[in-house]
Amino acid sequence: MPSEPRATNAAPLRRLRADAVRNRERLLAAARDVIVEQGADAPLDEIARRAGVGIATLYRRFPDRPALLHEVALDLLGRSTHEASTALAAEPDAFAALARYLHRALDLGISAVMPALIGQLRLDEELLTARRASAKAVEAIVAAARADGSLRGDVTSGDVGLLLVRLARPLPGPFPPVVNRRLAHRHLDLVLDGLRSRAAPEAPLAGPAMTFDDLAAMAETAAWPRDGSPPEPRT
Amino acid sequence: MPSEPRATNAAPLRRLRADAVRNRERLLAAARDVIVEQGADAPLDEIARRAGVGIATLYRRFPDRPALLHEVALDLLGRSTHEASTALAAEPDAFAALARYLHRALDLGISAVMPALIGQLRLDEELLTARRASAKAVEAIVAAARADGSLRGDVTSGDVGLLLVRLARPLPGPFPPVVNRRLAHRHLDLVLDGLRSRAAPEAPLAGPAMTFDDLAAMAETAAWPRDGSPPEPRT
DNA sequence: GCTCAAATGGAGGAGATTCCTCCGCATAGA
DNA sequence: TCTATGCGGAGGAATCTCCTCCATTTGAGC
Repeated sequence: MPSEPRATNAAPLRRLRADAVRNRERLLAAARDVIVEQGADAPLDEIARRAGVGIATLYRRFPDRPALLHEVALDLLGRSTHEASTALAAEPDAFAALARYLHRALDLGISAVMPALIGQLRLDEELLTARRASAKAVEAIVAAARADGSLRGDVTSGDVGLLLVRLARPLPGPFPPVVNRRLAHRHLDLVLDGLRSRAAPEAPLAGPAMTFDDLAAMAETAAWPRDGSPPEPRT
Repeated sequence: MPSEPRATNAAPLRRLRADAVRNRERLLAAARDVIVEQGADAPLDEIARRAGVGIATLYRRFPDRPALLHEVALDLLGRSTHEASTALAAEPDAFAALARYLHRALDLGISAVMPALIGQLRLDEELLTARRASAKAVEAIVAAARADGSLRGDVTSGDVGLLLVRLARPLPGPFPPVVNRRLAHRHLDLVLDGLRSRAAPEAPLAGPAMTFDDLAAMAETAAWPRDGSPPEPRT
């Protein structure tokens, strides 16, 4: 954790004043919330308002919308990677690690934010690297859980990712945030019970079985086979 | 099924010309799709375009946005009620009926449309009656499945409804509709396996246990206890 | 404390979106 | 054939969102 001038991006060369750093972080947090609630097209004025700063401050810190979204994504991917590797190291068995990671990821909000950013993000090397690291860490957990037989054999990493996307988006309706959070964790527990291997033989799952890589490729292309089968994985 | 001038609402007294009836149905279908994709605030121009009619035709058939939304909701609630009672009558056991209804409801899109309309609907007696009928029919299935022990004891009708809401919303990203549909059904199968009673004792579920009635009350109030527990059921 | 480069807020013009009426033309139905 | 009913889409009004500009405030080094 270097104390040198941050170089998160290529841009920020100058050292920021303390209040500017604080405002920058508030803006990132507000952006996360607003993107989850309103999508990637949310008015920037709203983000500034929610962060408690003027709109000019937002534009001073992030030259335009893509720059802001880029920083939000990088930040989240880093946290996700950290949670995933920690989970696998800290939990005694792989399924527990999977459950722990998913609950943490739910709180991070990554599975609500990242999908909303699809098609809006400038996919530069920095971002692709971060995404690869995060995907790899999560894949490791899924692979481990499958290897020790605790995860259903017909469940793919794509299923895990997409189910989390469904759980992470706040429910429409007047649920206060705390209720939404609790319901999401409750429903995650139910879903986890569906993911666990059972003694009785499983009925085969219908529908496309997608890997995590298929999902990553999705973020870059809109080309899908007509029949709805997963696209060819990239190499 | 009377052949008299339809009186779906209080308004349409005059018999519609054949092409007008056709356009009305196209508009309702397009409205369903667009509401699911873009929410209840979607531009009416887009709905008209998708239906293949001019914007004037939409305004001629539905005086304003609330009127259109009202008709969409009524239509869906009716279909849902029908599917629910059919399922319970036609399937040999209650869990199969539940599974069948949920798959059908997914295809209807009711759980994607109705939540998007919360707060936008004029809740008149006609609509409340339709909603009550639909809720009752679904509750009957859930109660039957719980009674015969096939549904987990700690799962409420609210859980079932909310899980379907999560599954019914199209995933963000460039999934073509057919893929979205298949993924939703696949994930519903996984969720159903989580809802089924298991031999092994279940870990207790955290989070608020809500009934279907709690959800209905939600559509009418934004008042929630501070601690995130479900609101008092109305009587 | 003093000083000043750095940071701040919010007004407001430009441009984009959306609503919804109006009116001349087309067509279903008898 | 005839006409009441229905149709499409242009376009003015109202609203929303972006993003710059500048007078004022503040952090931090001396």
